Amino acid sequence: MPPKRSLPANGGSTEPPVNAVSERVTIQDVAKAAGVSNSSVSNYMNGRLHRLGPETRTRIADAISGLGFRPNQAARQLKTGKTHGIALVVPSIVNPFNGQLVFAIEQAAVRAGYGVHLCNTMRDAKVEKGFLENLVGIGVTDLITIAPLNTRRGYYAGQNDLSVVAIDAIRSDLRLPKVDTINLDHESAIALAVEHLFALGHRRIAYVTDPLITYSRVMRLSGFRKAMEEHDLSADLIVLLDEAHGARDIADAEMVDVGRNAAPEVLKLEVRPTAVIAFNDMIALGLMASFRQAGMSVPGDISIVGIDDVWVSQLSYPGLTTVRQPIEAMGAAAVERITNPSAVLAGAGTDTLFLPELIIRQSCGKPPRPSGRVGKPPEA
Amino acid sequence: MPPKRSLPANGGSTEPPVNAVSERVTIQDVAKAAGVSNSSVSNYMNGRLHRLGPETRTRIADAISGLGFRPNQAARQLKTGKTHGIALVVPSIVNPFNGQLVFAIEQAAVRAGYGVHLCNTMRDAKVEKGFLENLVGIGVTDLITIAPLNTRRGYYAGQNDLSVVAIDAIRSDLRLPKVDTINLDHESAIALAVEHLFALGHRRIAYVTDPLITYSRVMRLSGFRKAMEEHDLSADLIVLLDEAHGARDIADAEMVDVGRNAAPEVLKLEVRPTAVIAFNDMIALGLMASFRQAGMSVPGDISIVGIDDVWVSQLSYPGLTTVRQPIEAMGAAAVERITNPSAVLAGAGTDTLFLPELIIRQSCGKPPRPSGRVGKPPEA
DNA sequence: GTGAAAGCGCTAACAG
DNA sequence: CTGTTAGCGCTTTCAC
Repeated sequence: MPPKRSLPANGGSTEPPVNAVSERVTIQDVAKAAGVSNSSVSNYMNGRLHRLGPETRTRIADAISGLGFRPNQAARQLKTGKTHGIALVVPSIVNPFNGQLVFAIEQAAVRAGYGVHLCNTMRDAKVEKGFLENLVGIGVTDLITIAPLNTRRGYYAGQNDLSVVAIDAIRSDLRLPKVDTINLDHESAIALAVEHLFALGHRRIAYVTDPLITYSRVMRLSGFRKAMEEHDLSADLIVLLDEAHGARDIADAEMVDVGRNAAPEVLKLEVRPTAVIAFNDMIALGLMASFRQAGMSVPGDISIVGIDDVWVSQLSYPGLTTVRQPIEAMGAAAVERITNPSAVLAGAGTDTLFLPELIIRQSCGKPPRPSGRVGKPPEA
Repeated sequence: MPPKRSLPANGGSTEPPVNAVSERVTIQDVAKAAGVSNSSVSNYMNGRLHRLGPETRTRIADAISGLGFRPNQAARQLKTGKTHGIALVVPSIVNPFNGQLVFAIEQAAVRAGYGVHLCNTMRDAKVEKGFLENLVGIGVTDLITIAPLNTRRGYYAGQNDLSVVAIDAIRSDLRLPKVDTINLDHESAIALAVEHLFALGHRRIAYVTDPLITYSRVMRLSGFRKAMEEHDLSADLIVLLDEAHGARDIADAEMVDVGRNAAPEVLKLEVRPTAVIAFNDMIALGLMASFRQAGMSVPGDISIVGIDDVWVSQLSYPGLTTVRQPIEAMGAAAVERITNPSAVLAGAGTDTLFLPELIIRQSCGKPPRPSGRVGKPPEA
């Protein structure tokens, strides 16, 4: 059997922490080096400093940094049953909204000492379910999910002892004992867009949306109806893309194509709208490119407003007027629900609603004069 | 104390795997249920099926699915020292190239039975170092890094028993025993762009790049010089953005701004270029928006070509001509290096170079007539 | 204030 | 072909 190096058998040379071939340094090595027991080292590692003499404390600290000790998380997890990992289940990070959100979440998580397990579901319920089942094996008990699909289907249900924070979902949909939700006030977001357009003089406003498979999609549509009604306008100009148009294959990136394909549908509407609100920025940008390719001027002939204010919306010309979601705050809030669970509402769960903000750029103007088909020149 | 249910104490009803409160089912439970020993179950789980009688096999299979057994990864990892996790260290997934790459990697990893730990470094060497140090604690030994920073600085060095696949880096820069690299043939990529422009009649071609802090940035610039030289053209028209212009704060999303800010610099060049090649699509798109805002026509007054062909480049108008990186293949290759390490080159490491492809859209045309300042109308 | 000892759930020898 | 057994590195009572 290989040498066990229980004693300093090598010729008494001056090389204590042998920096060469990395042999895993354990809590025992530290204890030995510091001349204390492993439980003291453990206490030190876990911040139970009040149980250690000041002398002991420094000895341990020195030993740890001297040996470069890194506690084995697997062992710790096996013992405690707790992880410092958050699973992040998201349709696809290629979608810029999700990308920014995941980024924000990861940053907040790291700040709180957590790591992040990324899972792109592709909006495929089976894939999503597969992740959920793996999670318990990995030992993850905290989960942040964006626009979850396996809600009513009940895949989440049964995953008890899993505490989830759901962004873009309703609490009751996930049949779980411990659920918090984070959402934008979608109806207000749409209302902001409608009001802006109304103030500019628009009366024929269309709404373009993806299939209603997520909470936000449902709420924004209903928000559109309500907001239009409040202004005594007809909410008939709705383009609801079907599954075939849907963005499921290439990780949501083709939502742009969705917008592109929607443009003709908008122009085919029985009443020609003077403005269109898109479910999100990507669709808005796709619409814009398509309209301009067709020789129309934005906002001369038609105004466009998006929702999300993802970074991409800054690179269009004209700049896209949109309604901002406070992505960073939402990400931070999600992590906070996990790292700092509400003691009061323990078990009950919370719902957090974030307020949208209108970002005015150049894609909206007054409606074209009612008669001709060409309005004023696009320049502001 | 709560009932331990060691015996079916409830009135003998027909509910064997008690689906209620999840008490962790272990390998022992399975063994007991199947009437075999735990090592047999272990063998089953690890695919050593040839050591099991066909009868035993099915009994175990039934028990596993019946009880819903999920092996505890922490325990397994503690024992074997191996994880099924890959750490993914990336500047920021908000950058669409990185986003698509991370997506591709995650998909490939999951397919191979691995999970992914996401780490956004923000191009901050300290953050990157912090991740590296955590990794050993987590037990991750496989690492995919994109455009690593801590190379010459030596942070990676010392992390022996860490096998890394580096995308956008050179092997010798990471002083590690086990490194594979995945790169685009950057010089060919630029050559493709230059040739395209040259064929259209351009002779005064500018190149806009971010600070040279990554391998790709260095190589593309040198590629530009070589390609121009090959066509007997001067490679003087170079706009090298300084750190101040650099994209470090907001997760690379502001690379668009970089492009925006670069536009005036391009126009200030002593010789006015008729075409500009950007280091990547984001900068190209920023340039385009800025030029058009200044009243210039693309490609009428100036042609633009990007590099990467990220999905974003599809939503500009005119469409951006660019040089595509085979992102999905690169991601798959990176994962493959880990899941399927070359037996032959064990220890040596490999370098894989991917070939670029020119994607022609609408942002390039013939150069404007040498005299006037306005070329032909922008419409194709 | 500190140490000894018993496992967490799994794998991998090694016996049978 | 199958069962027994000894830990992986850590945390955590519980004595001292």
